[in-house]
Amino acid sequence: MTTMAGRATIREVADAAGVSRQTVSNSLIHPERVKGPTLERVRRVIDELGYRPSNAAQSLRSQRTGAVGFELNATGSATRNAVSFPFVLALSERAPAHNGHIVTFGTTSEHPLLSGYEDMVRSQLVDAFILADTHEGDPRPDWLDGARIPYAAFGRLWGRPELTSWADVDGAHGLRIATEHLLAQGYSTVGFLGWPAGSQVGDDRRRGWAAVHEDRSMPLGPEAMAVQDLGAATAAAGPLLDQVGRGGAIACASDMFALGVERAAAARGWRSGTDIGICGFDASVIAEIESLTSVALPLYEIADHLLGLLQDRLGGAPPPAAGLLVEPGLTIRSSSTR
Amino acid sequence: MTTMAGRATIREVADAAGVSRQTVSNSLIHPERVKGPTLERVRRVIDELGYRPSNAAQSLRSQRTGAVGFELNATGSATRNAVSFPFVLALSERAPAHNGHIVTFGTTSEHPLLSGYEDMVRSQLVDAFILADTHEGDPRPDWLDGARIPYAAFGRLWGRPELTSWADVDGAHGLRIATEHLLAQGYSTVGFLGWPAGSQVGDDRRRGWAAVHEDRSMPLGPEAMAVQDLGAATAAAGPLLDQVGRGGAIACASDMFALGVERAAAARGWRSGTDIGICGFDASVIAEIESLTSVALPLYEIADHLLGLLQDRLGGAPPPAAGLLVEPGLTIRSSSTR
DNA sequence: TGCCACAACTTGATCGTTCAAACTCACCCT
DNA sequence: AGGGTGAGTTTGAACGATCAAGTTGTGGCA
Repeated sequence: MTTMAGRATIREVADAAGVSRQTVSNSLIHPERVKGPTLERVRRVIDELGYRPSNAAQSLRSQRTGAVGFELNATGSATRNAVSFPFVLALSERAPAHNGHIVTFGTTSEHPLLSGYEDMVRSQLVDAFILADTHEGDPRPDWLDGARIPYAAFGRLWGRPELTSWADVDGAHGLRIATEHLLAQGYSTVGFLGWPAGSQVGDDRRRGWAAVHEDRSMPLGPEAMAVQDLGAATAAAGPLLDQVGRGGAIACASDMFALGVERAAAARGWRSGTDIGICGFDASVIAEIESLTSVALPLYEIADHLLGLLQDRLGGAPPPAAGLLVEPGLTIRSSSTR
Repeated sequence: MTTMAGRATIREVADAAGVSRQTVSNSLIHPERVKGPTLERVRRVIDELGYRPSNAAQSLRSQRTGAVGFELNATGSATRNAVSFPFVLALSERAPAHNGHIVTFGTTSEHPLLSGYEDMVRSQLVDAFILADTHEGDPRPDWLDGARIPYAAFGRLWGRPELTSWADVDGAHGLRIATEHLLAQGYSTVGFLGWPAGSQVGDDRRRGWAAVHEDRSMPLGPEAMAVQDLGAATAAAGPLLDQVGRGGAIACASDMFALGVERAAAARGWRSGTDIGICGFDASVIAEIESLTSVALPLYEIADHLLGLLQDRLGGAPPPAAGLLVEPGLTIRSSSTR
């Protein structure tokens, strides 16, 4: 393949190979329609000229760009962003396998959010969107549905059971395996630190922790609640440590909470892992730096599902029958090994 | 603007307004060529139909997509990624102001890196690239130059003074303002925790810290070196704390180091801010969570410069005379306020 | 030999936009 | 009145790909 600035067009390849444009096109898309020797000749020329079909021309013809939009949000909390980044990464890596690519955009004040989404579709910049950080009362799913703009969400669309274009982490399962892991490591009691009851994500995670106790006919361990803030988490962790005692463990609904538990434990001279087991949720950069065991989000599976879903919808398929819950794994580090 | 799935084309607008395609096109790009009443009529119809020019058609015509590629790297350390995310965000937000948008891609093993870059340009998926995490001996700048593919780098191209398509944070200035801030806060001595000598980024930052002392004819404070790892940072911070003593401060070359200092200080019962001043570098999520004062990267200025640079190069302009150093600011938090 | 079927390949038209060239017409000057 | 000027607008062509419809040629069979 030669390295030259001017890109080769299908016509140049056709001329060089002594065939027509269509034969070149067929060689790439429907090779079975081209006779052996011809196919080989065309392929050699394609290789020599470094020909790649123009995405712009293909988009114009097919009325499909292959691009999926993803909004990056500056206003998200540090914790949210800690998940957003690995997720864009997963999307970007998996997109080619779905014949697409990812276009990121930020919400600047100039665009009143939703019309910005519409503009991107109207101008054929993207075919569809992937939403993250969907929250209860999020106007985007409804609005996009109304505008007939395809989308798929990372995160359950909690208030709207009829909207099924989503994939999410099975939070209950995450806390289940976290709790089971801590018990298997020999920690005496497993407490839970999460958000105040009523948060759907939080309640879901707590359910997994509680379920393990029920399965084993064990009395429920101690629990505490805090808002998503290091100070609050550390403060709430204190009493919890008293209850589980040295040799116990705490499963947390987020890495921030796990960090708080670690700080509280360190303050009383307890070493994480040895004196107290700790497990976080998200396996974010925080957990990595602090060497905290954490529930690892199955971001690649989720990215694959969402991208596949969009591809199907763009191909005319009806919405899926239901959303998809994906089971997370566990990244084990020193905070849960004695 | 009506909300309908089918996008309006320029022809539909032209017909509805009783003018030709070209007049519609002119109304958007060269309004001065269109007579007042006609212009108004066309604009009204555009608004009514919600017309937006097709990016695909424009790209085909102009041989320019407006897309800038940015590689997201899974292999980067947690710290690197902590900067990457806010940077993609800045790029995504600023791109529209430069008539462009950002396409992210991951380096999957299927593509041998560099040819992946070339493929994206050949297939007209992107016009140019923005590079981050450029390191000494990075093959990309040279290779892209050779392939005549426009790029702009976030980070000096250290080994190659003849390559000028970059913008970087003025690290010396960052440590200068950090050191000055700590002294102004009344901390007695300001030490420095950085990477082992020889790292160009590290030496640059250290220079700013040293310069403040020289300016004020003060003896240089104590310093220590460590690798970019929390354990190493905490270990190196211990002796440094002994040297600056309670009431002193430490300016760090990264947030990870600052966190290490905080851990070491906490271990001896010193409260950050009150007993010891701490300042990090990057103002990353780590600093935010731990409430650490930190040097804040001017990511939006850098994004603007790089995007503008690419736009110029695509317009045929020669490479810039020199790279650009942008002065960072300071995000002041409790770790440097008594 | 004549006809059909089918494989292999080519040609024309189209996607939506913009540049360049052509056209129209009111206006001015001689 | 005739011709030139120029503002305002229209038309044709092109960007590069693919679908649909056309053409060519080979082989089989009656």
